[in-house]
Amino acid sequence: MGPTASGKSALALRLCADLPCEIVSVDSAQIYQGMNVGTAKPEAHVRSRVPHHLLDIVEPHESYSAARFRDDALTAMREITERDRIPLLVGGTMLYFRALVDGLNDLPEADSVVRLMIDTMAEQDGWPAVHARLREVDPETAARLDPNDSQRIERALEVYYLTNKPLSELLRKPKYVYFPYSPIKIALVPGDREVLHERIAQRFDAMLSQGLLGELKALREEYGLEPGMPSMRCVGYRQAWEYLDGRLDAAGLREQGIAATRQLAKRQLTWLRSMDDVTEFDCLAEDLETLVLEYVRRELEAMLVS
RNA sequence: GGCCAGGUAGCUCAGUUGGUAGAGCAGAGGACUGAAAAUCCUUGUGUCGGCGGUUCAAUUCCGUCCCUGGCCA
Repeated sequence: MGPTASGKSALALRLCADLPCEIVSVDSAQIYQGMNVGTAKPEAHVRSRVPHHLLDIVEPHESYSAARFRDDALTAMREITERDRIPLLVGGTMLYFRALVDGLNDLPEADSVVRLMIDTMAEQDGWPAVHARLREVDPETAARLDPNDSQRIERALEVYYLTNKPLSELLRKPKYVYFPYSPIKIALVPGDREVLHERIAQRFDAMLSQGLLGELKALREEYGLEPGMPSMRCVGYRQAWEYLDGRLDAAGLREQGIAATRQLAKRQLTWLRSMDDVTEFDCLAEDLETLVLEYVRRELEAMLVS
């Protein structure tokens, strides 16, 4: 695990060179077909050398979820272990890691018709009004949500409409967590945040010169994409969209793109701080690869002994 | 050298008909159960370019100097 631009992919490939691993991507943006440049997706020649799972599994006009990730990841991990290999989970989507390891409560999946209804309500009366409606049916959830937290208000109300039960009640039921593995949890964190910021800026410039705009343009022509779709809210693509629509100039695109990536890294670091049993490594360390490799070897040996 | 427009928070700029100032972005902290690269919350004292003058009071008016940009020589 680690924030964007911390060097996860490179480290993963290094581990694969020495250990019998296959990579399972834990990344909510790399799941999209055709979104390669802006998501820093591993290139084809790398993927032909080392097996990667859960890349390119949905089209850009579709949506995905933490729950689907959990199912897909468990399937991939089972197949990998059946081949007597080790699943190496690599990514920066911390909610996916958590959903996988800690499980999710039994809740209905998203329903586009119900969401359309709630969106219409919000458009007419505003999210605070929808929040007030939620308070009538699920005061407990409403109390912990801000009246402007559109996404969570929508989800909570959706769950109520689909089950006729408040989300808060459903979350109180015990989860049945299936996760038959003993994970070795490693986080890459920057010792100096400034250096990470610098790397992020360089990486965004590289994406622009590698043709992020052209990629998005082609995707817009191929699929009927809308700016509100989850794929088009991804960092970089959102700003590139605004540039193509003329609402940002070149300097603005760069500035906003870098800013959004930094914010992302910051949120990822917040998550990492709150996770249990994680061994942290400074992603800027010179001998990072050696340190991690040694650590993983030791942990694996300990597991074999026990 | 002359004329004009500016010099206000790390950046881009508002504003004060004279009572020492506020947005966006950046930065920092936090929340998070089927959209999570999402969604949302909290957080702004800075010689208001320098020095004089007028005034009870100047960042605001006046003078002057410095700096930046544009136009004219």
